[in-house]
Amino acid sequence: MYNFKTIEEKWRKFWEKNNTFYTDVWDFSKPKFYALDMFPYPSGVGLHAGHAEGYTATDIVSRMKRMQGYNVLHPMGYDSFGLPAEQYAVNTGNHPNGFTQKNIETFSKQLKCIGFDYDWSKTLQTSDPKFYKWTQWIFKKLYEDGYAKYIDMPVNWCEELGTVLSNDEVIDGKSERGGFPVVRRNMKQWVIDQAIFAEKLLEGLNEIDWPESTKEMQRNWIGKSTGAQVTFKIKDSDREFTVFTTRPDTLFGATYCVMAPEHELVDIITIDEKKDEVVEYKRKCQSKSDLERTELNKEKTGVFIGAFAINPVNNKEIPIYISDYVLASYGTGAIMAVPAHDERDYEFAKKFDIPITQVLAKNIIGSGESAIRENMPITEREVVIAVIKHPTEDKYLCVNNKKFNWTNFVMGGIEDNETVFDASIREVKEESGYTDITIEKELEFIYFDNFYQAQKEVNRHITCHTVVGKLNSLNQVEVSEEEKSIADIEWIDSCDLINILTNEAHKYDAERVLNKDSAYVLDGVHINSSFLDGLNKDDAIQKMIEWLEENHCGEKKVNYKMREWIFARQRYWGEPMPVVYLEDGNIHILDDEELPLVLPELDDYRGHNGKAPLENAKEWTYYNVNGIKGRRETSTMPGSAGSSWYFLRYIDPENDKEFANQELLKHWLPVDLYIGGPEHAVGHLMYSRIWNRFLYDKGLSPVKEPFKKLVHQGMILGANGIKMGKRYPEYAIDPLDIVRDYGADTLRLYEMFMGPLEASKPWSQQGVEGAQKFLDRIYRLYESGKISNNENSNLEKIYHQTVKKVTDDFESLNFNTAISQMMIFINAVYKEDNFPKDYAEGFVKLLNPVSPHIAEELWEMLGHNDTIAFESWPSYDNSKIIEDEKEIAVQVNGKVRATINVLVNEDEESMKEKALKCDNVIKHIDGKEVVKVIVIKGKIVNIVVK
RNA sequence: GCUUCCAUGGCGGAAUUGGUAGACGCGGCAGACUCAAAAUCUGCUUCUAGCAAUAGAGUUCCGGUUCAAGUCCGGAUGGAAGCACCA
Repeated sequence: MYNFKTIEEKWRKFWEKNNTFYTDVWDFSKPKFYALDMFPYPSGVGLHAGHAEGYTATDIVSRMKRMQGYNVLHPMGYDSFGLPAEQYAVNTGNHPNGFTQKNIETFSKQLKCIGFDYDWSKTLQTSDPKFYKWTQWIFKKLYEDGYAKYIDMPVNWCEELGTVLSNDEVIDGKSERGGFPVVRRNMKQWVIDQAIFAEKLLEGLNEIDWPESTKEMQRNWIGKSTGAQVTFKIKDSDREFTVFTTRPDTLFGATYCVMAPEHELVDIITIDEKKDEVVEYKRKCQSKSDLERTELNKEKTGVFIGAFAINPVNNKEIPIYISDYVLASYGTGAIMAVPAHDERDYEFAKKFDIPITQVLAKNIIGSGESAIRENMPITEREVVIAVIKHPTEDKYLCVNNKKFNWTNFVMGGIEDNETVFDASIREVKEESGYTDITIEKELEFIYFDNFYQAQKEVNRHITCHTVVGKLNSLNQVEVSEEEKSIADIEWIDSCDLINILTNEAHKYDAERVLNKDSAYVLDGVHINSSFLDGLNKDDAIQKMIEWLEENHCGEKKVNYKMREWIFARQRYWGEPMPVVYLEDGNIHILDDEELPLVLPELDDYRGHNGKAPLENAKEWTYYNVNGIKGRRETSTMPGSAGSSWYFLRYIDPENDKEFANQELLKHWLPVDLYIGGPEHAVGHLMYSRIWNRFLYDKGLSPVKEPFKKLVHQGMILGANGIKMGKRYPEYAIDPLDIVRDYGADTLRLYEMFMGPLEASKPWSQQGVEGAQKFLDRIYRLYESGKISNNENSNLEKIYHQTVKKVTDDFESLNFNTAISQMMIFINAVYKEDNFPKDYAEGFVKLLNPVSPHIAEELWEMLGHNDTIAFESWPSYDNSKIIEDEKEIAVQVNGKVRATINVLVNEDEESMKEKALKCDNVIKHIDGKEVVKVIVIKGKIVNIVVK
């Protein structure tokens, strides 16, 4: 076994001593490559296997790029503000920085152990005043441009603890600590208005090479929806309110309105008799956490507040309710409810017995045989479809048309002066002879069916009413001869209905009868809607928006789910906000010269009575500079502030004149490759895009999108497929143990060989040993004396293939297949007595990005006395890879029966000839007729026989 | 409930994008070296039948398109992640 301990230590020291990976950012003579890792939060636990995986991946690419002649920037730093360090401070009374620095030291040592090619002269820490000076500065710019605001926002407020809590600190409406009640309350908060960037952020997604799933998550999070805003007047009041809807076409079906309990008008327009009830309901809602309010399958609740709104399209008075199914935080906090065509409204209307008005009807268009014939008359008809249940069994009455073999429910026209129920009873009697019928109800929604009726040679446009009923007994009278000759009756099991019924309309009825009642949310044609009647959904939306705009009671509107980013925390270990509240009520933002505003040390890091820990810094809090007096903001910025722009700072980390030199930014951005866990898909990756976009708009960042290509590494699971970590520490793999027992090169090689970078993969200790065996096998080969200056044509093709495959696979991050190709190459070399030095050198270069320590050592063994890091990447000769002869398959009826050797560009006729000569092929086509022979040049021959 | 993604030997995983399924590694079996063991080297290893040539089955299941499907289309089942009353 090669001595990995000595070798790895030797080269680590070499790199450090020679500053091998120092990047001269001002060297613009070479093309640049910026490889970035998501920097870690320096917890006390240290580096884990997942870190090592993602970091190795960028390390491989950056090492290859360096060898390909790029000037590579591959930096590392620490996201060092955060809660654990603060907890430590609270518990020990020590400043959290000491704790943080200790952890950072551990992390740095660990990272160096694994042999990453970071330029440690460019490192940074978000908790370093030299860094957060510029975090504060960017915040200041956001404030000056009106993106950062100080506004009233609803928050989780715990009276007992006297503090604001985040959603995950609230459980079942009570505080996690202490179990005290938590209510929602409006409080003044610092926020960043990110919705302004929504459209730009959506557009930006189209131009970056990111996982589709991550882009989709960001799109969902931005939550763009297009619709209309409609203003409703309130009866007997000069007030009005606005709702947002994506379905303005259904306005004629709006039979009530709902406001969020927190809506500002609620207290004003509630009538006196309802006040108590409303106050009580609001109190109940307030005490619910967000979690509870959104609980699954929750029954709708609400209260009628006694006021009425005027529907602007038909001037109907409709009741106003409050309910917590309407969120204060989305749209306008009020909705128009269309129970016929919205699931939630339907459920609410059913519970509160509010009228349901259908304004959109399914419109079935016949196809094929029953497609509408042009130039034929159209006849209109109202029909009833009777869905009749068997008296004892779970079966439904159907009729089977003998001539056409159609199976359908009983159906027939409704005569004048006849009710829908009467017509259905009559039709069931006529067609089946059953007489003991009870019709229970008519289904909520009518629909239309358009088809050509062949028997009568007319186009039909029918309006369908569906009734549900049952037979009380199987009492039956004789049906007419005519009916008998046309159809048989049949009882169909409920579970077979959908499959057996022939007609689309009847299938729709069956579905509705078998499932629970619900709103009709699909497209169709409008009814009961005055000027929209006959239009489909899209056209009706268009026309309604025009009408609303003409009549000044609404307009087209785009709405976003994305809300303000709450930007203040009542915590200590974060960036202090550079904000002063003046005695006259105005806000003063610190001058540039006053930045950084440095966190003061405290005697007590706890917050008291809902006040941030910084309130304890009495003298710091009081501000008096150049005659400006006031009190400082004592909240700090959230964790994601520093990480929203750190990638800009790496380029120029020591600059104290600006956050980074513009010329350097222009050269180095965007980040070419960014690798990190999928847990940041929306949080960090969204905030970074927002901050960068803000800076771009101000001309301070050269690119619209900061991260050109993004990849998420998968999770590394325990050996049994169980997630490692806090819950199952016994399965946790410590990468440092692997470095100690097998070497860093083995760790890197193994993690890259486990499987695709993005997949979750279980750890295998035997796999680690396999990786180590491979490195040892290489080492022994290079020691063996097989290497010579003689050529070996046996290895020519496979060498060039290997260079190509490894180069391509590293580029596309398919490290597992690249390594497999390297193994194939080494296996081939083992069978030879002579290993040409050119190939031996080329192979070490390919190995270097994955396992750099052993590669440096082998490079030295080959007689070189400088690092391999800047040696040129091996090239391959395509002409040496292309094979002139190839073994291809011969199939008979799609089954491989033989293989033949053909030239790559051999003509079809000759291939066919060869194929037909194979013994086994002859055997399989013997006595059969050859229908045709498919020959694909250089690929396959398939003989089709009968 | 919605969105996105996934399903291949005993295991991790390959498969030129529709053209010989199972590369490479792990594990297993056998042989060589050794007094012996370990290490190493060399074979074999999807399942069933057969000494073998070979035949049959086979990429979660059902169906479709095609000369040809792991790959494309429709449906079902199972799993992962995220969102969740978003009007």
